[in-house]
Amino acid sequence: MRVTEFSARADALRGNAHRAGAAVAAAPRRKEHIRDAAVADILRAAERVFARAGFSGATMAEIAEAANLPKANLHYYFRTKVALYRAVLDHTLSLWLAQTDGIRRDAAPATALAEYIRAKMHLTATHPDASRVFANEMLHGAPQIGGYLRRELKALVDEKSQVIEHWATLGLMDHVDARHLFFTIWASTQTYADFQPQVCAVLGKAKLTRADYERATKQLVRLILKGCGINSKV
Amino acid sequence: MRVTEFSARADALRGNAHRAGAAVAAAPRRKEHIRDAAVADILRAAERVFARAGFSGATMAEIAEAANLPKANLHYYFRTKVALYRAVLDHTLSLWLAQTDGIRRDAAPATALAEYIRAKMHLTATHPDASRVFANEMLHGAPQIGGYLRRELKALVDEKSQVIEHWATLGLMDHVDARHLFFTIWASTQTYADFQPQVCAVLGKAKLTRADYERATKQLVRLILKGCGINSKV
DNA sequence: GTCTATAGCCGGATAGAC
DNA sequence: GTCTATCCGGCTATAGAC
Repeated sequence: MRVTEFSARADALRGNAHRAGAAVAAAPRRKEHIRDAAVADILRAAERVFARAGFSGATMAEIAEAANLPKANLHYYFRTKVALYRAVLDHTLSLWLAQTDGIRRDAAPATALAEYIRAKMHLTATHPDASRVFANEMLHGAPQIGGYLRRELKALVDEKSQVIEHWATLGLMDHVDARHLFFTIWASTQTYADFQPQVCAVLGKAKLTRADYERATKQLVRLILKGCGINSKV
Repeated sequence: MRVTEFSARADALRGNAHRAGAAVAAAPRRKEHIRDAAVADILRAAERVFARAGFSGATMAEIAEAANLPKANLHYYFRTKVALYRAVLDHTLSLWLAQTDGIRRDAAPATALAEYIRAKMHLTATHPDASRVFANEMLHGAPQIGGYLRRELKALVDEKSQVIEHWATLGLMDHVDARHLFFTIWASTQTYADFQPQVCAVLGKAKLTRADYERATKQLVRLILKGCGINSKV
């Protein structure tokens, strides 16, 4: 994947490529709706295609077909394939972050961690393609989102790790390495989307049901809580 | 990735494409060595390139350069790009399997599971590119190795799951869902290769050291054993 | 068995009609 | 703002000299 040289400005990443010039004075509101709907359709289609084929394997023609639009329209809303890919990634990242709210010093470890795991698993079940696009980007060295990982994500994990260490100091749980704990939770939940063929094959099913996700969630919550020395019953 | 229509015969997958015709009677042994060395070089280079770029993103030219060979030689040893990719995958799969030997009814759960986790983590640390090629194949729906997953892998996991259930019946550990336990172990170890950029970013390091892997292994072993109710300290 | 040169195709991007 | 037709670069695969 040779997208490392990507350097377009941020506003080009959200489909505003041509808009800056087009929005002379007061544009009719109807046009805005058309644009928003088209952009939403394209992003949805792109997420699916990028998830299945990766960046290089996906073609603009495939995405256009999935979005029910002529290929040229994609290039109208997103100047390049890389810009479209970035927009899909940005959307995914926005989903990924706001899940850690429950991890606060004044919360109980058992409920906070259990809720976090449940939220992560739920996100995996409801947005498997987003998870796959993200995984693909990681696999190939995170050329697009390396900066985000080192800034926003690191800051967030640093903060939440302190909370977990605080809990351990209070004797509410074992002294674990909080960062590696996060790696385990992320990996164990996202694997149900990223490695779905393997999971399905081993379970002998064509696809995962709601019951499968519930079973996986329940077991993982129990494993993590008990493994961290958190007494959840009482 | 449009490799689903792949249907070459098995012997073409191992670089024997032209050999059947070339090996008229007794071929000189030196030639064999040249071939073996070239094939090994190509496979090594291909693994690296496929891991970094995925199937579609990788180019035969890149692989040729990495293997220090002209591009046409790749097509001599492996008729097509897909055949080369399959060969890399096959090599990876052979690494993946033989790690479960220690999980036997007569073994102690604590040592057997701990050793299994350590072995998996060691494989991740020493063959990160193999892990990434495998992950990439999973992400894209496992078009090449779906059959392997449903046959060999499922059979293996079914067998080992019975062992774990047997241990639980004996009261040596909790009753856990063995299949989901395997998913957690696989995901938690492979994430250090597949999601390495994320791990490095969060830890604030440029690359993972031996000490990082040891720390990760130690924590994961403790988490899993304790989480499964296995008393490892007598 | 090795390599250069090239055929042939495919995909991203765009020009320009409507 | 939408779409058809097309350009152009890059990639796989192979022909054919050595």
